[in-house]
Amino acid sequence: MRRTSFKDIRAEIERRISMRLWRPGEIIPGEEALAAEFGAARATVNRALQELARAGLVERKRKSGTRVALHPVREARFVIPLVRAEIEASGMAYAYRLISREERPVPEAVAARLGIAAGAAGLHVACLHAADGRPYQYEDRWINLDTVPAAGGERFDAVGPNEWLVANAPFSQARFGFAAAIATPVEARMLGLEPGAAVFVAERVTWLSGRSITLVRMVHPPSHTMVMDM
Amino acid sequence: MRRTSFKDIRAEIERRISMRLWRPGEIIPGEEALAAEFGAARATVNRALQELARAGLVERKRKSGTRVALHPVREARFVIPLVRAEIEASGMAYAYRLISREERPVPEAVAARLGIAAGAAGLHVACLHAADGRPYQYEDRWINLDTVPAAGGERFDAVGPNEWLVANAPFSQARFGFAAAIATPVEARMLGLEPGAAVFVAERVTWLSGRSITLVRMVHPPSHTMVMDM
DNA sequence: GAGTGGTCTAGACCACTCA
DNA sequence: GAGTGGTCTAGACCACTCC
Repeated sequence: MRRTSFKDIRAEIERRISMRLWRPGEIIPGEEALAAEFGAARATVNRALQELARAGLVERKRKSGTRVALHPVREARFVIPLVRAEIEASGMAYAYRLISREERPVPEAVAARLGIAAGAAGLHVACLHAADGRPYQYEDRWINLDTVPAAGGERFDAVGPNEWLVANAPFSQARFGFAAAIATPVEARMLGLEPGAAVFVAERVTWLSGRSITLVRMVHPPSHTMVMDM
Repeated sequence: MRRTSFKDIRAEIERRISMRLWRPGEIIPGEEALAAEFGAARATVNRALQELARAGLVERKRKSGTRVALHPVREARFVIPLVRAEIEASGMAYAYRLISREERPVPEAVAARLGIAAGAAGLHVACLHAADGRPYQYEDRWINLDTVPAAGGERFDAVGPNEWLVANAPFSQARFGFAAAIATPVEARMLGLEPGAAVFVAERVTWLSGRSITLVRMVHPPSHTMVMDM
């Protein structure tokens, strides 16, 4: 017979909570008691409980003990995808096409998002990512050349700006926005959609030490679903 | 002098990776070696490395060892909001309205998502959340009555199923999906939109100990943007 | 077969927090 | 002060994976 694993213990505690043997707000037995009950070391019980606490199912406090969470504050983690990796991970062939690349002053609206002065040196790149030959994402990006001057030397005709930035301009902060929108005429054409189609739009601004790096708008056909687990 | 903590070890390894002393793709020393270097037990080094692996900074494989991740998988965390809290946090008035509530067998498509047999006992609830009198979210939900029988006794006419479930049926796992879609006629009417409007759809399935709890489809008008920071 | 990470134990001491 | 969780150690065996 196998020794009791922390996973077994975690599962059993989950079960008791789900069966309401232990109700929200209620204190559950201490680590010592559980260890005795399960015939395991306290460290093993501790690991199970720590994972449940991280998941938000229980709340732990020294001296008070462990209680079933009343209002589980849940956090989900989601991985920031690299388009190419995302496509290849699902077994499809990735293709990249540069649509346009132009160095020009940053327009007002973009400057505001980047927190810089309108007219600052910017690089605008538009490109298309395809999966198995079908348009997957249309990318419209502004890069702040004051922060990332090296980008000015890149043509982005073979490698997309996303991949280049990942390798060359680490960021410390990011803000994402997700929304639904009606495709603009350009977006509809690029993605091969009817005019007026609904598209999934993800926007992201990234910074390094308070200086903005890039603003990107990623547009997906309506068939696209962004999935995250927790 | 304090003993070496797993946090110290984690921080030092992070430093070496960010300073590029250990480069992406490179194998780093094994747990045994690091334990010797830091003067700690192997279990302590193990915990530090496990956390770094969870954060996506390193990849671990038995026999092969631990290597610095090639494409550091960045993770964002976002808090799963309670609609009411989300609306009230932005200073608007929250209103809830129950649209329909019916106990009936779970249809095929929903059963598949919930991992149960079609025809199992289910509770279907539709409701509308408004902010300052304007439709904010239309919620269409199925609850698995085999897992949460107590929900059968709730009318959901004053408190929404979301809030009720949070307090009465904790979950351990969830899967989210976000997408853009064209509003169905019902959704358009409920949200006060023109037919054919683009809507932002969030879906969520939750489980506790492998048993599904609920499947919910949350539909927002196109003005809605979901924001997250990291 | 052998090397590396994964997990468990038994015991110990620490740190936080409540009373 | 005392109770409970947080962490560390030293040693052991297991499990996966590469050779």
